Amino acid sequence: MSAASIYKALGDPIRLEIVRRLASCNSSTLGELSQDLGVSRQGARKQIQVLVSAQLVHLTQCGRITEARLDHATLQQAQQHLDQLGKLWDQRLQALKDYAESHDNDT
Amino acid sequence: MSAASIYKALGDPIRLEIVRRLASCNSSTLGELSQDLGVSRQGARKQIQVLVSAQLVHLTQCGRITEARLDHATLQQAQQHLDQLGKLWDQRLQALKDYAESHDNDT
DNA sequence: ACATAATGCAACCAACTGGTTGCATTATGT
DNA sequence: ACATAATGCAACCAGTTGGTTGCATTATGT
Repeated sequence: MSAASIYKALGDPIRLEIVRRLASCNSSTLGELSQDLGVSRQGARKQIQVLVSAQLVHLTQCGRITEARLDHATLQQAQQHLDQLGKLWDQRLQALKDYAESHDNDT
Repeated sequence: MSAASIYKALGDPIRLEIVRRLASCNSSTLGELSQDLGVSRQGARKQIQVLVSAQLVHLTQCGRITEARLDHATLQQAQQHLDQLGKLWDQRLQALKDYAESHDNDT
């Protein structure tokens, strides 16, 4: 999964709420997850499918009900990617600072 | 800015490449940023505007050219949000583990 | 003054997204 | 066996997105 597709999946308030619920274990079955989201069950189902396609969520069917589980690895991938971006930026700032110091007050 | 809108802005390969360039300081003006992205200048400009609207990027006009700069705070906000999600998940796993231990082998 | 570089604005288009509704299917409890 | 709970599938629709092109504007260098 590319980083972009993970971010894209996270880039919707309803999907983010679903992820939050899964992370805090407030609900786990498709039925539970679909409730109180402000959209129909089928609407919610589509959003869940987006998360599944981005491999942020994994489904397991148990008889009549379907359990959803967060994919920690994918979440971590996004985390690491952001972290790397932040580090690049920090390095750049540091380089600027070094440059300024070496040229500024060489009294 | 909501976390979702930040993720949404990051959820596109072209926009992510722009952010990467800005973070590593490979380019900084609109003209430079628009090059070699595989789309027209105006296409690139639109993508940059999405980043600006999500407050991930900040523009400053200097005469004929326009400089772009990453907004570190917004990037950090996304980072912290992901971090929090990860922590929620970890707590949950820990709770499961504790529960299992207290019920499993009480020999 | 003039050519050109860096950019903005607007119209347009196809494809995707986010949502709905209706109906079908498959387990489960009694 | 039957009612119902949990879900799937598909058609449909409006709005957004991602891209284009054409033309206008504003600085800059010579």
